This record gives sequence, C-alpha cells and structure tokens, in this order.
Amino acid sequence: MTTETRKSEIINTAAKLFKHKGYSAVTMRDLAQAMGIKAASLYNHIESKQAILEYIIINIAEEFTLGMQTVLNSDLNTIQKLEAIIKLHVSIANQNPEGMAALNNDWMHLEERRDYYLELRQQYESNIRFIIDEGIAKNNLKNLSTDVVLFSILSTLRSLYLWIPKKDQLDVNELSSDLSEVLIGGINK
Amino acid sequence: MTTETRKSEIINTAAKLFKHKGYSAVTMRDLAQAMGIKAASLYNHIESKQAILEYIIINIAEEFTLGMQTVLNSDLNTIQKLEAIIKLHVSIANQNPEGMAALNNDWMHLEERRDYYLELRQQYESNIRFIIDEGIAKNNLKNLSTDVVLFSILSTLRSLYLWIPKKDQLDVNELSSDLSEVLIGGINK
DNA sequence: GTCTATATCGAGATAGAC
DNA sequence: GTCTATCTCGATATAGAC
Repeated sequence: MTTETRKSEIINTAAKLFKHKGYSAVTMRDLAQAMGIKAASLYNHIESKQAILEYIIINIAEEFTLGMQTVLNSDLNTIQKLEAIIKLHVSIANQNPEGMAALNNDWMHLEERRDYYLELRQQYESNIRFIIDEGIAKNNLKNLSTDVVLFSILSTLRSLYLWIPKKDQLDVNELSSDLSEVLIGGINK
Repeated sequence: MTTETRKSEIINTAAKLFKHKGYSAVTMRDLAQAMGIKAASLYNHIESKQAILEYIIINIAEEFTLGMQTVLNSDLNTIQKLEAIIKLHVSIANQNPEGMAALNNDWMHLEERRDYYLELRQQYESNIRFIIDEGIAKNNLKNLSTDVVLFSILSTLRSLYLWIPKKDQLDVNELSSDLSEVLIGGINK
C-alpha cells in the first residue's frame, strides 16, 4: 500500500502496452522501460503482471454492469434504452480505450477472476437480449432475428476502442447520436 | 518440402490454438502436444512459429483482396455490392473462423510480412469507403457519415469469427441475408 | 522507491541418432 | 518423420543493499 498514484501510473502504462501487443507479448521489462525504471522496481507497487490485468479488466467490466443497471431501472422505451447503451459504450471507450482493448482481447489470460468476468459479460449480453426481445414484442423493433441484431450492435460497440483514439477531441454526444442513427435506423434510403 | 498435408495439419491446429490464447501465448510445445508429437519434430515441416502465423494471415488477407476485386469489377449497384461483401465475410469466416481470429488479433505479431498485410488491409478499407461514398452520391444510401457507416459494417463483419462457430451447420446464404437486412435496413420500425 | 544480483523456469530452435 | 538432448535466451519474480 505505497503511493496509490504510482500504482495507477503503472496500470495505465501497462494498458497502453497491452493494447499494442497484447498481454502475453508485453514483458515486465517493457513496462518498466516505459515507466523509466527497472523491472524489479515495479514489484514495490503491484503484486504481479496478472494483478495488473485484473485491475484493468474488472474495473471496466463492473463499470458496464453498473451502467446497464441504470438503463434497466429507467423508464425509457426500447429505442431510448438502446441509445443509452450506445452512449455508455462510447463514453467508456472514449475515456479508456486502452482498457477496452484489454477487456476485449486479453480476458482469456485472466486466472482467478476469469470466471467472474465471464459471468458479468454473459449477464450483460442477456440484458441487451432482453431489451431487444421486449422491443420486438412491443412492436418497437422490426421482427428480426434477436441473435443477429444483438451480435451486430454489440460487435460494433465492442470495436469502438479501435476507432475512437484516431479522432481527437471526440464529441461523445455527437458520435453516440451518429452511431444510433446508423445502428438503429439503417443506411439505405 | 516434405508432405504438404502434414504442414497443413500443423497450420490448422496452430490456428485453433491461436484463436483460444493468441499467438504469443501459444508455445511450440503446446502445438506439438496438440499434434501428438514432440516440439522438435514440428521443424521438419515448418520453418518457424512466425512462418505459421504468416501462412494463416496472408492467405486469408489475399482471399479478401481477391473477393473485393470481383465485387469492384461487377456491375452491381451499391446495395448489391455491400451485400456481396457481407456474403464474402460470412463465407470466409464460416470456412475458416480460426484463421479469421488470427488475422484480427495477431497481425501485429507479423514481422517481415506485417507491412504487406497492412497494405492489403488499408486497400480493402478504402475500397469499401469508395463504395459507400458512391452510394451516397448516387442517392442509394442515406447521407450519413461515411466513417461511421464504414466502421459499423466492418466491425460487425470482422467479428463474425467469434459468432459463427457457435452455430452448427450454418446456412451461409441465410445468415448473409439476415445480416444484410439488419446492417443495411436498420432495426427500428 | 529504486537499484543490482540472482533464482527458476520455459521459450524457440538446432544437431544428430534412429 | 520423429525422437532425445541440448543450446541460448529472456521471461516473472525475489532478496537485500542504498
């Protein structure tokens, strides 16, 4: 329990490296070099390489779970709920694209916390599926395959981390609105 | 230049392992064990671990390039071209989901062939962008942000490999058609 | 809080027998 | 075509001085 800021610095630097090469290909020496110290010094702040991955992924996963609860407890209609979920993804991906990369690509390298992560992830997917089914039932959405709709939306949202860093000074509301238009309204005239 | 089938066997087995853990986390000993032989024996068939990754990724990348040429040289309209591209992705992802995983997640571990891969990838993206712009200009598509449309479609298509293996006995035409409906027509009523 | 030194392990790859 | 034996390197992590 030394300085908490140094620990955060290490975690944030690690996330950047993980995004470029993936968890397995990043060494503690790489991380140390990026921090300007020696590898052994890292261990005064973090317990292990594995612990760094846990911090990054579990934090974001719980943030999504929390955001989903807010949406579910709201009295928004189906379209508005989907819009809120899109905005949730844009917001988190914009605030922490490196963490999103680790969550998407390196979760399988989690050890103790892997099952917990998978539980949160599955619950999250179920919740979106529920919203889509409700929308179809209430005739707010076209009667399309729930699986295909879920997959299409979620694939796009999960890939946001790849795309967002390229745009500087992103307007979260504008991108969320553009994405909603495309994902919900379609593209053909 | 020993038996060519043994080499293919190794490459296909490697692709499966790469899909589960990523290139960096798979060892030549893992691969050998999955093949039922010793690690040293692998080197009678392949030159290096890196060469395996190259085979997997470059083959698929060139397959996409070829498919795109066919679409571009056709006299299809914008919507039909997009439908053809969707079908191209479904078809390749269905035939080789493991290879698609490597292409999506492990291309950064390519060495000599990395730049070549990135060139093919960028060219492919430019071609889709061209088709979308053309569609907007000809009033076949809504006047939406080209970037958002491109990103949304491509993110979904690039994620197909995650989703397709779960469905057994996939009907390529049916999924392509369902996906086209959602991606092009939208979901709201 | 960072260092040097080091322990231990497993990685990719080669040599040469069978 | 596969094996055993081995080389060399770099990985995570710890001990203990400053």
